[in-house]
Amino acid sequence: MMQKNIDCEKCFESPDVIFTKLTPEQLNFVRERHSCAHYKKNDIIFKEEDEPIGLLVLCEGKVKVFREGVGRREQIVRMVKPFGLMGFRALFAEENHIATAMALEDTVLCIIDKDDLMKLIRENSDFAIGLIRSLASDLGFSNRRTVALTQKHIRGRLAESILFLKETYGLEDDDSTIKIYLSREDIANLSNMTTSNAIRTLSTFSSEGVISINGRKIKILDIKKLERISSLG
Amino acid sequence: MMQKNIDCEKCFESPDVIFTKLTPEQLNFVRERHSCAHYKKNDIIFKEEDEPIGLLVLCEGKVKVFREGVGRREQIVRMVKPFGLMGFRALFAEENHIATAMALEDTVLCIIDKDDLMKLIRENSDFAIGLIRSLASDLGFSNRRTVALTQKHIRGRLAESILFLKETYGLEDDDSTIKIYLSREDIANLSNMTTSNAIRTLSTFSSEGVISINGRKIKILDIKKLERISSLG
DNA sequence: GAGATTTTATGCTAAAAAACATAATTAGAA
DNA sequence: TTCTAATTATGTTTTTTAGCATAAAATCTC
Repeated sequence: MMQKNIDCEKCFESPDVIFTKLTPEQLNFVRERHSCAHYKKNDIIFKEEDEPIGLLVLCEGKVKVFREGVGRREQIVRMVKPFGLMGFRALFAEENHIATAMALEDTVLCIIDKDDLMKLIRENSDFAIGLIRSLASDLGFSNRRTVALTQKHIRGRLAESILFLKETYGLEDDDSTIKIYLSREDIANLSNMTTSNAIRTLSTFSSEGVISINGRKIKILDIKKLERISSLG
Repeated sequence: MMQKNIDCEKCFESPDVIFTKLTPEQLNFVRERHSCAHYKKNDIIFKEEDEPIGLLVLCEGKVKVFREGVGRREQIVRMVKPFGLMGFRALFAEENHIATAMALEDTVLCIIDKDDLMKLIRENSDFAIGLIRSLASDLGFSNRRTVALTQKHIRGRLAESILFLKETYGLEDDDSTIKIYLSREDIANLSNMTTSNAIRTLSTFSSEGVISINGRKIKILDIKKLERISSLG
């Protein structure tokens, strides 16, 4: 328990986290009232049909949020990075979760339960605006993504996903390796294609010198070309 | 100008509109400060890259919101019915509009400019929560839709769209005709398919006795079968 | 109301992507 | 470590859907 609270500490101090909108008193309230949860790789954080419990702030780790569609085939609808918000959309839409969140690596979450969350929203409009902003950005992302996934061809969709992963998680010190290691299946589920097509197209990109692959490590070799492939569909 | 304000009146009085969250003083403020805009069928309300001006409340009419993708092909991301909210997502995401809104029939909008909107959010947390709720519902819709449009086959996508139109706009007095008349092209753009496939699949549904078509009027004859087609993909 | 334009309808062909099959490789468990 | 299971790789076939063509019907414009 002691350990737990220490693990969330960095998330109260980050300049990127929604908690920066809180007054010192409110931040103390959150420090006292929050709970902290730890997940190992592949652990499920919440799943479709679960009841939402409040606001989840990702302190550490990486998370995929996906929805199961036809024949249990999963489509990743969101990738979360540290200080991103999760789990509160369903609360406000007054429904159960419509997607499943799974840890892609060891993950630490800071949890604000729904009553505490409502209290903060009611007494601090900047905090409320922060939540509005988060939903507004996610909705923009989702709308753009719907069109890209439905209209672009396989190469365009995969190129877009690679660029998206780079934007979201950044690059390692070599300035070219994307800082996330996904299975080909996850890459396929992100890009709306079968696993074999993801594998095939990745190796085509590699043979074209656009990327290089080493197991699950993807290096971007020619970002201009990747952007061209992505935008031409 | 006089005329204009009268046209928005019904929207201040509806039990479904976000203005119900306002205090009487705030409602008066809105009555004084709002502006009212009229659009004819096919008029553009805002388009991609336009700067957002505030909150738009649809008082009367029907609106499609679409995004242009590969080869200017449009994908409808939202259909708006009276008392639905529009145009404020981009404001909070701090970006320009990423989609175009077009009137599908003669339409009346109530416009709250962004400074007035911010004032209302800051002084009334129920109003802020109403906006959060609207975005949260839209985001859920968008995520569900992304998966349906990418994973379902043509028949499933079209069946889903027909059911969605029925849910959104309701039925006429005969209890079977959907209360919106869209071109085959719009139906195609809603369902992620080419116009010819929309036409073809609609006439297949008709010959199977699932629906009947009379020009742009669609009657649902066998809703159970339609639901089955939609859910099986 | 005649002519032009748009929308709807249907058939045919081509392209894209899924499905399937079979290895090779890698990672995980006993 | 060795065996097993999962992941990655690649070739082939089949299905789905887009693209194109043509014509009929409906709508708009002058």
